[in-house]
Amino acid sequence: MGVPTLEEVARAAGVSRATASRVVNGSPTVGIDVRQSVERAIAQLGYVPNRAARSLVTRRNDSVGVVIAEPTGRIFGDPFFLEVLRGISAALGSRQIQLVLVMSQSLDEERRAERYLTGGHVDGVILFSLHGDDPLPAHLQSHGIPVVVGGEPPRGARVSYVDNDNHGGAVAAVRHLIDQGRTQIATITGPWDMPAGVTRLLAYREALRAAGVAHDPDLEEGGGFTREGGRHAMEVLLGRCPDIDGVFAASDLMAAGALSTLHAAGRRVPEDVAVVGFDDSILALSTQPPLSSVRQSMEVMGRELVSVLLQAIDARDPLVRRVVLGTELIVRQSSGGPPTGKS
Amino acid sequence: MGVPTLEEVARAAGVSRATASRVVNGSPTVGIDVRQSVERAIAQLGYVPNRAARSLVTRRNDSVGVVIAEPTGRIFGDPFFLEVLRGISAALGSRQIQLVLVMSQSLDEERRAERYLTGGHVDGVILFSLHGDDPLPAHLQSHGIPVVVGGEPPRGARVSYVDNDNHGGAVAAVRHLIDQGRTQIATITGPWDMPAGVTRLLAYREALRAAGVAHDPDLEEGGGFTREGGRHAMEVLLGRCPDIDGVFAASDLMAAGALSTLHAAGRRVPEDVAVVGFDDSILALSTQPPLSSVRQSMEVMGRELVSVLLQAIDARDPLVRRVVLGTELIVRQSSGGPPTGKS
DNA sequence: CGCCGGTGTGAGAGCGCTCTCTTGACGAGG
DNA sequence: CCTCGTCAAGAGAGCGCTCTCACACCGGCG
Repeated sequence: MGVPTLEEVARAAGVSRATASRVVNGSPTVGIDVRQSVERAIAQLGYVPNRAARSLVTRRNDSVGVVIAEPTGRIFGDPFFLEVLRGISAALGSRQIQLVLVMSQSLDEERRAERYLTGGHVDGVILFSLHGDDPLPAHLQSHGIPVVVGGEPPRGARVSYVDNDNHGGAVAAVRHLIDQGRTQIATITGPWDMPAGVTRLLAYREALRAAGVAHDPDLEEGGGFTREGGRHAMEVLLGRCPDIDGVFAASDLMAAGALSTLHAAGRRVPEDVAVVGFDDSILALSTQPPLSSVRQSMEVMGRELVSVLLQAIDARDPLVRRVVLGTELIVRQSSGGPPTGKS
Repeated sequence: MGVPTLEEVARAAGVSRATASRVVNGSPTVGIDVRQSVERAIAQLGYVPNRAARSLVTRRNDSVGVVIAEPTGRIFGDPFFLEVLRGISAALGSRQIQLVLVMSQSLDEERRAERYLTGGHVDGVILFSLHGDDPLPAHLQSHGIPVVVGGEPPRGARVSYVDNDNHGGAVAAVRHLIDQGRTQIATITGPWDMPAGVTRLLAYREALRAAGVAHDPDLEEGGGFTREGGRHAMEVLLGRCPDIDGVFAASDLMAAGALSTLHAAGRRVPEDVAVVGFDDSILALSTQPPLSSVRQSMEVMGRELVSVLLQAIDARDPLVRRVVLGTELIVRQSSGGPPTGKS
């Protein structure tokens, strides 16, 4: 009848509730025989601790919030995010911590989410997809809630984060284009208020400079991290510099857009123009030709995010922790890789 | 100092804790002036009810579990799922119910998930991506936990579900191919243990029969809902029936695979072979040419799932509820739509 | 033989909330 | 004037758990 309580377990094992609790929580000061009889009672009754009662007294929730504040919808078009969630889920699950997903799309929802998060219902928060000067991390921190950001945090924010090596990945991509003998290398950039986009652009410039190529603003155009933006940026670039022979797009989605423009303009890829994207998302395999791209392991990112967050929670310190994950350039046909680029 | 409690609110407002509780929960038996002074105290102190304490006594959790049991990874390659989550999140958020995400990929994780869910930590469960004879829904129900399945449930299971009109969508797709004058229409099917795949296949057959076309098993090949499977299935089909001029793939991912085979085989799409997919996922726009597909609003599905689940929770009955959502055929270039298929 | 520290177990308070039961106030009816 | 019904507000128990403190027991030492 109903869910068994600790009390019932204790009675069945012939001990006090306190001792039963000790067994459940793995206290070392319990006699071996007593422990066993309690464990037997637990198994027999199918006892599961009541989280609510527990967190009422421990003031811990054993749950962390994962926030996707994305009114613009970028992240939704991008399957990479599910992988991060998977990594987070796996890491939390093995620690018996639950994952509370919070997606806010309107200002109204964001307000509600914030009230929820600051209401002490989670032990920590993982934040995604922050734009420019989002005050959310600072706000949560001021309430004493541990926070870690996935991706580069807003500039100047004193907050822990786990990020992919956007810089290294972008440099590798551009250097690869240079190595292919391309000399007119353009870039399609992300929005200016997203740190990842800015970092990739700066890395593009740096890689060119390192190769002794002069910086040409005409070779840079924004694509807003959308397919349509990539398509349009490529048109603009082609109009300004018809002899472009290499393109580094700061996301696969934009690269896919660029590809369709190039196709429409009669440019062959990679013969006339080599293209490299970023993210190595599922898209990279379905473009024609398959897209070279910078791969980042999103599942690893998820695990790292959890690891950093739990450190912060356990340590109870306001330390800022940073983790940068390596990236890898995957060369496919769009930049001269072998014709059959199977997964 | 710390999070304010109801007690403190009551003291600040000069009332008893019971009355403060009444105000918080919107009881009508509170005088207007008392109510206002309590509300003022709440606002001033920034009071947020403690969920743990509340659910300890109400025996409600105000949270529902969303389970993705997907060892095979199909769902992860598919961005459609984030949209469903968005719909679920929005619907739950407006009701102050939290979304606990449970992703189990190994048997071990699944066991843990099941223990968690049956431990009374959630008021209800939304299940996804079930295979053939998954016992999870029945098992949860036997513990008295309301369950609703996203997509078609295992055959024979007595469980509520919300599904897209796979049948209607597939029929529309095949009929469209017929209307285009195609006579050798093949299909690439999903796995046999996934109801959605089976339904789409049956609908394909029915649509052909309705058009007076004889059923030819040589025109059917499984693609396992993966890109590689689609690629391979198309090779097999082409080997068996070289004069295929239409293909209905039961998912966009498989359609994308089929497209690359057709491309490699020198078939023009749509001139030689018209192709239609299913899901209208983000992929459909990035293939060359853009893919005709059957659209289903995943966000609506999410909202409906929540609506059905909350009904079941509130009603406390074991009624089986079914909702089928309409689909829409989106015609793009791959089956003869206009050349520039913008979003 | 008494005292000590260590070790295993029990008793009981209390976390913040809801909800039933009781009390108090007030106006209407006898 | 007293009684009764009605309605707003308070008192208090108790949800299932953790954790501090008290206690009993035991071996070793002076």
